[in-house]
Amino acid sequence: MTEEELRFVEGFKVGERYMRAGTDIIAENEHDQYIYTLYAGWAARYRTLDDGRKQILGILLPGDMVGLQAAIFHEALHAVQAITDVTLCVFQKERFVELFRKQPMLGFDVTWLAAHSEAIVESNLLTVGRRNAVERVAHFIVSLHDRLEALDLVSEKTMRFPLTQQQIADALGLSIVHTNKTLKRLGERQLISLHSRQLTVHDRATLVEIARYDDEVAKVRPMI
Amino acid sequence: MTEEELRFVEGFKVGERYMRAGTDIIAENEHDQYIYTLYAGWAARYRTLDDGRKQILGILLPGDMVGLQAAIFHEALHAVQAITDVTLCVFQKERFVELFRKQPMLGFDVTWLAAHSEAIVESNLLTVGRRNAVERVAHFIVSLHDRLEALDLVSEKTMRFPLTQQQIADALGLSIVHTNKTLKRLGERQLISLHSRQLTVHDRATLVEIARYDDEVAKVRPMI
DNA sequence: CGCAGCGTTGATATGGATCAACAGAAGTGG
DNA sequence: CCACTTCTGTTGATCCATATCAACGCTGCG
Repeated sequence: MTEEELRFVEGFKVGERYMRAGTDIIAENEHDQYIYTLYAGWAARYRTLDDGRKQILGILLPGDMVGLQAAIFHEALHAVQAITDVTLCVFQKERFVELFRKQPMLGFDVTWLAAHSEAIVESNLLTVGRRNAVERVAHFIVSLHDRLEALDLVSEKTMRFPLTQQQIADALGLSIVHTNKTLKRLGERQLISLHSRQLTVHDRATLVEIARYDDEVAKVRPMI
Repeated sequence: MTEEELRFVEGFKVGERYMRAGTDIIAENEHDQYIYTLYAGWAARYRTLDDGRKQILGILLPGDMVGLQAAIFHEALHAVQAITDVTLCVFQKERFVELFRKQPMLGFDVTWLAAHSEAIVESNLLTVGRRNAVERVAHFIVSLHDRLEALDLVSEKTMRFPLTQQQIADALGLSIVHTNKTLKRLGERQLISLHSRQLTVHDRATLVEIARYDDEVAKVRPMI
C-alpha cells in the first residue's frame, strides 16, 4: 500500500466500536451508514427463514470486512452477529464511492475481498450440499484452523474456538444433536479435542483426508 | 454509462466465442487469459469433490459475467460449464487492472457484480442448508423464473428451461431420484408443468409461499 | 438396429432429525 | 451462602426424509 493510499484510508476511518458477544453488528435489511473492519474477535454472517431456521454463511475473523454488501446495495441481505466480544474499525459509507474514484487500486482490493468472500461461501455451499456430517465438521475445522494459523492465532495446534455447537450446526446445515455426536466421534478418534472453548487439532492430515479438503482459497490478501 | 466508458469497454473487447452445450468454458484451477460475458444461453458454475460429487453454485444467464474470480485470483476455484450452446463476449484479462485505473466507476460496477453474485450464492447456501426438498425446488424455480422475467425471457408464464434433472439435483444438493419425485409432486399440485425443456409456472404465489421466497436480490444492475 | 442419455417408478436402506431427559457451569437475586 | 434459572452440552430412543438400488421406457442418433 502506498503512503498516499494509507493516508486516504486513515482519513476514511471514523473511529472504533466495541460490541458485546451476541449482538447484531448488522441486521437483515437494515441499512446503516457505516462499513466495518473486524479488528478483534469473531463474528458470523447469517440468513434466516421466517420460521426461524438459520444458516450461517461464513465466519468472520480479524481483518475481515463487515458490511460490504450493505455498502453496495444500500441494505444488507444477510445479518452479521458478534460471536465473541468484538472491536470494529468504523468507516464512512458515503465516502465509499469516493474510494473508487480517488484510489482505484484500493477499489481493486475491495473487489478482491468481495471475490474472496464469495469463494468462501462457495466452499461452504459445496460442503453443505455434498458432504456428509463427518466430512462437514472436518472441513469446517480444518478451514478455520488454517485461517487462524494464517493470522498467527494457533499455537501448539491449539486455538481459541468460541463457537457453540448450535452455531456450528447452523453453519453446517445439521441439527445440534447430530453435530454433538459427530464432534464426539472425531474426539474419540483422537483427531481433535474441544473443551471449554479451546480446540486442538491433533491430526490435521487425517481431517484433510476425511474432508477431501482442497486448500482452495488463496492466502495472499491485500491490506485494507 | 458515459460514452467514454462505453468506448473503453468496446476497446476492451476481443471478440465473440461460441461454445457447445456440455463443454467447460472455464475448468477448475485453470487460468486462461480471458474474461467473458454471457451473451446468449445458459451456463452453470460448479465445484466438485474428488470422488465426483458435484455442486452447482449458481446458474448463469445472459448478461452475467464469467470468470471474474479467475481474473482476480489468476486461477478459478470453480468451473463453469455451458448448459446450452452459448455465445460469449470475450475480454482481455491483462487489461482488467487497467479498467480500475482508467475507469474507476466501471471498477465499482465490477464490485457490484461480484457482490451480487455472492448474494446469489448465499441464497443458495440458505436453500441447501435449511430448506427441505419441496422448498428447495420451489425456491429454485421461482428465483430462476424471476431472473428470466427480468430478462424478458418469460411469456405466458412459460420459459425455456434447459436443465436436466441431474443438474437441478446438483444445484439443490439432492439425489436425482428425489428431485424427479419432487418435481412430479409440484406438477400434480398444478403449480408448474415441465415438458420438453419448457417450464410453465402456473401459480407463482403458492410457490413463493412454499419456498418462503424473500425476493432478496436487487434488480437494478449496472451495465457492463 | 442398437446404443446412450434422460426421465420415471417402486422397494428398501440409512443418515440425520426429532424427542426427551438430564448434567454441569455460570449468573442472579435474595 | 443458597436456591433458581438459563445456557450449553450429552446421550439414548425413535422416526422419517431422502438416498440408494434396480428396472424399465422413451427419444434421438449414428
